[in-house]
Amino acid sequence: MADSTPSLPDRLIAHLDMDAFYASVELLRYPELKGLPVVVGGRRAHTPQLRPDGTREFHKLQDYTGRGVVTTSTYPARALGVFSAMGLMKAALLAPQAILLPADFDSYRHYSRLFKAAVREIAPVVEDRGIDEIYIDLTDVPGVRDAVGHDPLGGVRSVAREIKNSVFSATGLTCSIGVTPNKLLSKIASELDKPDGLTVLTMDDLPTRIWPLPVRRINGIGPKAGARLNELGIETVGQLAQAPQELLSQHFGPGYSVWLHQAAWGLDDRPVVTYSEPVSISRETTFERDLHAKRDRAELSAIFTALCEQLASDLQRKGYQGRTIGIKLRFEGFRTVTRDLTLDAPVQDAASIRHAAGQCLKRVDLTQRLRLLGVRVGKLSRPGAEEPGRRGKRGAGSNAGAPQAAGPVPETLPLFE
DNA sequence: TCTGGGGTCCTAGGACCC
DNA sequence: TCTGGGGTCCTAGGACCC
Repeated sequence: MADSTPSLPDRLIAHLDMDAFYASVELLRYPELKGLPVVVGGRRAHTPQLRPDGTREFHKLQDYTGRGVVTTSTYPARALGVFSAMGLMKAALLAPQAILLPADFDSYRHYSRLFKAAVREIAPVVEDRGIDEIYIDLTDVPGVRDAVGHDPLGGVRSVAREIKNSVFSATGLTCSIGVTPNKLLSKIASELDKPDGLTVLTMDDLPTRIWPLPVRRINGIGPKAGARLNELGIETVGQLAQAPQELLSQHFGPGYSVWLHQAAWGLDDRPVVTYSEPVSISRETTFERDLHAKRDRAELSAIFTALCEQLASDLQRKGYQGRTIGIKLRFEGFRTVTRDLTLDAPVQDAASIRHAAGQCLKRVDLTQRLRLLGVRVGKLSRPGAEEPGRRGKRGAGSNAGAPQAAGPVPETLPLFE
């Protein structure tokens, strides 16, 4: 039947996004909050208390003080203007009566494993994009190419629905799925019908479904690029698609401008990648109040050591060692500075990390007060495995730990080492 | 009412090697 | 003594994402 129906694209890629994931997991635990504005975020101490009569007392957003941000909000909270990454103090002005819950990452990781396992039962080619999102390559899943009645995409819809049902059975949580010929479009499509949505698009839908959207909906166009495009009078994806390549390359790099144009035309070749090795592992913390290197020396020093210890334990638990040690400092006023140091041999223990990070610290002017301190390990390898591509032997053993190919080492400044 | 914590990738200049 | 070009590594910063 139906020889006039358009043929299916070469690839069928799904993007699956869990709906308000952290908040939805909390609603499983506290079903009495269903339908209310709920915000997940902040730092501890907001755990609901059990009253003698068995009901729970929840904390209100208006009672929060501190530097936390919104991690997730329920849809009723979003209706009040409260979104992810917003400062909690600001959110409290918009939705003072909203319930505030602390984040419980162990629980979210548990539900994350459950929903991903449920998907892999049906479609094994899955790319992890964090705790609540995945891409799925449906191209070779049995049944996707079967038309249903006169609908050539009927098989796709039916497999996608099966995945949604399976995720719900495994977790009690809903998700939204977009299916298109590539990851770029699927990421956009999964947002078009949230929550509990299912959107299947082909290239024919580009002008009607994608082009009217604001450029910021493209994954890879962030606040900066979005604002600069708007300044050029380019508001929608369609306008971006029609923009002269020359104009784009004048304002953006040659690489980025080509990518922008391709993205606006819905073109994306990236494969679904089922496994990747980590590039770096880090730990950082924002202080409740800004700390000064000299006046708060003891406190900073203790935090610095603790970060290195946590990082070393992360490395050891995950089975990695690293050759580049870096620090990140954020000053009052939000200026951020990084320094790093590549060692001759990889390390894994807290003392070595602490020592190298201390060397990095000496290269920073610490007159301003600090709001954040972080430690990072990069150039990761697995202990025992052959060291990955490092030619030559720059720096003899005696030189171990010294900055390489660097300019003059700045003078030593007041430290909290 | 100022803005968390964990990441990836890109760019760009200088060092260094052949 | 001067002239190079190609390639890789290191470092710092920044954009972006979840």
